[in-house]
Amino acid sequence: MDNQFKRTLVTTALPYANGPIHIGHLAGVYIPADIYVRYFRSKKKDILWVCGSDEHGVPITLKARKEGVEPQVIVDRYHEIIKKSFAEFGVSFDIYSRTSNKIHHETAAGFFKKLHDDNQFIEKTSEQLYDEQEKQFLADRYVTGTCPHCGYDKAYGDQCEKCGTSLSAKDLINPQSSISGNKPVLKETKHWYLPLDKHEPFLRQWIIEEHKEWKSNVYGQCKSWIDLGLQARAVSRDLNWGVPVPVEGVDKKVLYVWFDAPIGYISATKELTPDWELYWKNKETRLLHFIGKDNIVFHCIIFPAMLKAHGDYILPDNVPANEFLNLEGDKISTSRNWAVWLHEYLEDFKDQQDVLRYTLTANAPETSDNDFTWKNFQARNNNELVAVLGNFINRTLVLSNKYYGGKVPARGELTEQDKDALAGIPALKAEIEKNLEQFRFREALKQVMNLARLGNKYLAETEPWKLFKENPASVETIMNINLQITANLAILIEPFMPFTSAKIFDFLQIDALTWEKAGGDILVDGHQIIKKAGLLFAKIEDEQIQAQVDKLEQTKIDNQPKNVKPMKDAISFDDFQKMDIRVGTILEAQKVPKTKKLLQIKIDTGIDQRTVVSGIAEYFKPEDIIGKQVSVLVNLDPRKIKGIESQGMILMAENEDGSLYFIQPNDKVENGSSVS
RNA sequence: GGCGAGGUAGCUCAGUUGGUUAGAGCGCAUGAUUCAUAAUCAUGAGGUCGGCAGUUCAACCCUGCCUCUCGCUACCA
Repeated sequence: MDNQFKRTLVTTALPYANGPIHIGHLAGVYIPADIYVRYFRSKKKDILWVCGSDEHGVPITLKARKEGVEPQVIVDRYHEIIKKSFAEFGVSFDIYSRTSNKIHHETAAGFFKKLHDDNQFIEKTSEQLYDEQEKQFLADRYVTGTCPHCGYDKAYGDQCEKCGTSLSAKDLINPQSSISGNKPVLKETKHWYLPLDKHEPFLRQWIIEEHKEWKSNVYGQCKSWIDLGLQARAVSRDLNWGVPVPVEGVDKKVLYVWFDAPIGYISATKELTPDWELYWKNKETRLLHFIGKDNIVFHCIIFPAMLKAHGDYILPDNVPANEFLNLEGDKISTSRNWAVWLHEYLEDFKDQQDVLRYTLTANAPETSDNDFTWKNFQARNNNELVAVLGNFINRTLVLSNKYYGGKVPARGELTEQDKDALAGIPALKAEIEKNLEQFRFREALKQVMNLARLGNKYLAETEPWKLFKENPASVETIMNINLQITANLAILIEPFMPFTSAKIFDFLQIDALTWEKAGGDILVDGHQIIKKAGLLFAKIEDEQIQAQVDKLEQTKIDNQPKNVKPMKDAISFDDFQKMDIRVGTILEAQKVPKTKKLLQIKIDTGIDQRTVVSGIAEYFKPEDIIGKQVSVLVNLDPRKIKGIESQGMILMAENEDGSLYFIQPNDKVENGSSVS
């Protein structure tokens, strides 16, 4: 697998510097990468791991504006918080850089310039919203307005958070500048685009044909994107925060954040080592991107296309992307504060980084979305870490001290049981290696625990506490073997639980050892281990777990009122009077073919019989609504939907969860009765 | 609607170029044990491998249809 490569370069998604880090980040990206990198380091392989904060983009500038500070203040703050969290959890980057660095600006600008000079971009002029008072274009989230799809009136220029649709700012109804509050005007602006469609044949060959070994979720997602047809993507924005576009005479334009962020991997490597080119431009380097599934398109399609277009760079050999981690059944969300934040975790579970590392690895969303629950966290700690691993090591140390004053006894003649136990060590080591190299961290961790299980079983079978009186010589052999298992555990556990590994080495009073030493004997006869060892793991009580669950419950309660939409702007009575709402009866209803939500409905409005297209098919079957009386806005401009003219709108009440209910009279009334 | 990923024991997940009794960890039950943080060890119960058809001597694994979950995409009051 790694034979053809002489060195490895690992990158992990750059965290966006507008908030702290939570368990989802850790489980999906940074823990797997950390395990992988630590393993290779322990094997003395040439490996580098680069990462850093992603500090550009519109959301950061908006946050800065809201707080009345410069964007740099925001990114400085979160860069420090994020960096500290990673350090506290033993996430062992070789460098954790940031994209607001000078070196990154130079690198990204240079990259852009090369593509620009080589005519790898197309230039397009388009109309964009412009704030005349502030004299600037309004990129993405600088505009809010009503979503043309769902009618949500706080939709952003790039996306509606209500219905999740990607938008173009121009499509918003009643757009509003989020800087001045003014109504923006359309104005022409020029931007550069990366023509992904041109790279499609290459991408198809490279991924679909040459990388069938990628994880099925990654491979499938790429195939889906390529088959859907790739389109040119803008690489610049009208903004004054970011890497300025390095083209003569261009002002107030920066590189679009998705374009500059992955180049951050390159700049971080440059900052780390003068040999950076060896890691980026040499075919004998293996490039790996650890990411979450939301980043697949960038790392498998867009960034490779950029690298290919540039020409000097190697492409990723693999992109081990994980799925998402949910929390107690709900999606993790920064804005809803539905998360376990790393810095908060350490307040409640001081010095227990490895418990979280263990739980997140054992529960990692490797093949599908997975759920983190506090109950599971407690069970993993109490039933596995305390009962299996901690217990085995404690028994071994206690017995060794009791019988031999902590001196490693020599082995005598071996029984079959002894030989089996010893043979288990290299066998499990091989299993662990096999799984690690295939990015199967969950399984690898299980095999590590199996070594502790093997130790517990060996102890139960040999019963040294009974043998000590009748056959003390054989007990020396048994305890020697148990101590060797313990020392092996310290090595093999290091990539997963570095803090625990260090503690075991300390218990054994030896310096930390590397991977090659594992598999056989480590401790020499007569070596003195620690006399009074502490415990590796503490039991977690129900009260502690309940406290965490309560905290989340409180978050849920806090979130409640926010879900009720704020009142819209006041209108005049005349405005209201303009609406003509009538009660009508549904005569016919049928599903609009090839849609999921649309029903074509014929209504007797009293005035006439007319057709209305309504997006309610997910909640109502056509046959169930025939004969129902509903309220209809009858003087709405007709609109063609899927080729059918919709003449009006059925009024619906919508719950928080999106479920729909008719607004109807509580008794039968005449069709055509007006509603006011 | 299209595309992608997934649906295997109570829970979290393995599995197979298709081949005798489908696996692990946790949980549960029973027994053993006391060196150990009531931890450990053994044994066992528990699955029509999402559903229905088909291909085959033989399917959890292949094919088709359907269904549920997640994501992307289209459409949308």
